[in-house]
Amino acid sequence: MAVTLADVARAAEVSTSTVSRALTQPERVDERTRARILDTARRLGYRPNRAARSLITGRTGNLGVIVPDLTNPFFPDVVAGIQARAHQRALTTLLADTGDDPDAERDLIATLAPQVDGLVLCGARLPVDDLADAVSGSAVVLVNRSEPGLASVAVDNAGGARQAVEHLHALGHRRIGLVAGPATSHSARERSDGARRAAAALGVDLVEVGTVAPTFDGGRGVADAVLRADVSAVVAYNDAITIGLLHRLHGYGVRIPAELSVVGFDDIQIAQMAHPPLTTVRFPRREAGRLAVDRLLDLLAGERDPGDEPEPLPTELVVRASTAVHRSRTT
Amino acid sequence: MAVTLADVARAAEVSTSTVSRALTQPERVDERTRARILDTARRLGYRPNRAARSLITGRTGNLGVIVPDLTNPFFPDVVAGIQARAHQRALTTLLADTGDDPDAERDLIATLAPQVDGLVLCGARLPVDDLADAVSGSAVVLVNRSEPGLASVAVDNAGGARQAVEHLHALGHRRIGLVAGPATSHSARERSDGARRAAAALGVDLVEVGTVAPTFDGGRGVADAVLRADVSAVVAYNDAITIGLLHRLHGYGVRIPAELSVVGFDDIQIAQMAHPPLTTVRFPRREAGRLAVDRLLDLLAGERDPGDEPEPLPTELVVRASTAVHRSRTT
DNA sequence: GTGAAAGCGCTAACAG
DNA sequence: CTGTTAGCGCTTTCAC
Repeated sequence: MAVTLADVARAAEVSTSTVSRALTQPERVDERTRARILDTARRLGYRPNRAARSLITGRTGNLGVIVPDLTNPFFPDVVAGIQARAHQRALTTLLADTGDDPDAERDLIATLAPQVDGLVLCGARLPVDDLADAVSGSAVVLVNRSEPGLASVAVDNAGGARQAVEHLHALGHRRIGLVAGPATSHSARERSDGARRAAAALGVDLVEVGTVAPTFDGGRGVADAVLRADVSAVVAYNDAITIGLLHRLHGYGVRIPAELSVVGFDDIQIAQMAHPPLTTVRFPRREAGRLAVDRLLDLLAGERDPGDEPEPLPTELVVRASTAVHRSRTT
Repeated sequence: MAVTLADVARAAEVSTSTVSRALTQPERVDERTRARILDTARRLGYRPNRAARSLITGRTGNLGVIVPDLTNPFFPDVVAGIQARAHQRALTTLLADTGDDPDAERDLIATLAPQVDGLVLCGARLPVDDLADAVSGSAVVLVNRSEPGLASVAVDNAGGARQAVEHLHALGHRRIGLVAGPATSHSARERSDGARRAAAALGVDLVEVGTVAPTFDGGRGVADAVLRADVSAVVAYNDAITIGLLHRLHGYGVRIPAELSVVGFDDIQIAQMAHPPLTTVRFPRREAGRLAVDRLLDLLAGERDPGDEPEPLPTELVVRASTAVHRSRTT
């Protein structure tokens, strides 16, 4: 069997309470006894039993993370940020993915909540009422979605979309296509709105080409509509769509960026591997993850209300080769 | 406070043991009492306290998964397979990634092991002795690595490499480059060996072009060496390398597959999005994940020894556009 | 500063 | 088939 507190206590010739204290509240134990205890604990290879500990304290030392889809390269980066910070804070990360299914999301919240001290929900798809219902009683932080009364890490999606439109405008584009993401997605709406506002402000024609799944296939499927829209540039909801679009257009023999400029969103790894490398908006995924953990810890410590929202994290346009000065009409 | 067993027992007018039994060994309780208990439990919103339960049973209901790097698209698919099966078996998945750092791997094994019923180690990088040491006392299954005495899910890496070489041979290639993966990687060695044996058997010249990191950048860096090797085809350790290679060669104006045929390994999602779409060897990632859970459950049930190894999972060549009949010398 | 004692919520003998 | 009785390993009053 494993070494228990009692074993250490016996070996160090003190009571179990003293050993317990030496481990969790070192300042409340005499320095010399503490040294002796810590030493024997190490010698015996003592490892506290988390189950027993949390049975009393109610704390688990675990942090739950729920993402819609790990095979979407967006999320592993967020998770990496979360894990890094969680690890620093001596928290173990418990990760689950919902497979993009809101019902699974609800189930997983229910399953995970009792096993963790707090929950980070990335790209939660659940309607706000269901969400509020599911997380009631748990410390929760939303990433890339904000709802009144729930803590969140917001990212400046609208600002990113604005930068994309401004960039294209600066390059001389005056008629720009918008490929929007799913209407159910919070960030999709923010990005579309941001693009619309920027276009209006600059006097640019924004043609709404369509609404598609945020995937490679979604992008391929919308290529025809993009061509039909007769635009000189396109901004899309995310990089996956953009790469699918590029792929299909490539098949049609459309030269990018000579004949069409294209801007993605997220700056996932593949964005730089595309032909041509994608101009896109960097989404601070790791930072968002780290911040989510900090926010959660504040919440647990009672140091902040779920309500008061900090500034959204900035997004940043990364210019690569998929955008160019608008010439197709002038040549 | 939360509803406890005792609350349910009181409300249903039975003892706590009966409630406990009704929940965990339903057949040992009278059908009618059981119905009543289950009913009141539901009505009261009873949720068993896992900490208390596992304090006694020693079981946690958790399954630990350790991967080297979630941002490598290979692993999320394995994890998806694991999660799917684990969920069916009412196990929660606890996931951690090591960031490709063997020390972190050791730490994580130590941290996770006491919180889970069993551990699935994907692409473990730890030397065999350290590994055996770290996992002693835990139920463990290795994915894509096998070590004597440890249970594992093996995949036929050598067979995949053989198929790749045979394919190129069939297309007329007689001088083929091999870009190997890191020497520390078990599967990298298996793939290289498989390719060598196949080449020898077919009388094909296999030119060892180099050993690189299994990444996009690794592939880019090896492009010059590939050209210098004067081969008509290349097989690489994995798709990431292959895509990097393609990318750089593209920049050089080398036409693929007209001037050089290229075969990857893994069939990650991006493989079909590459220009041209990659001929590659499909690695059954989800299947491997599912099987790992089954294996682990067998282990826990004492139904199989860690020693007896089942057949490795088959790999399968997927032919796409990055390979073609060898003409560059004949035209 | 340290020890004794009382549980946390649950399961597992053991009787009945 | 059901209840009683002991704890699992740990933390936390409360005395000393």
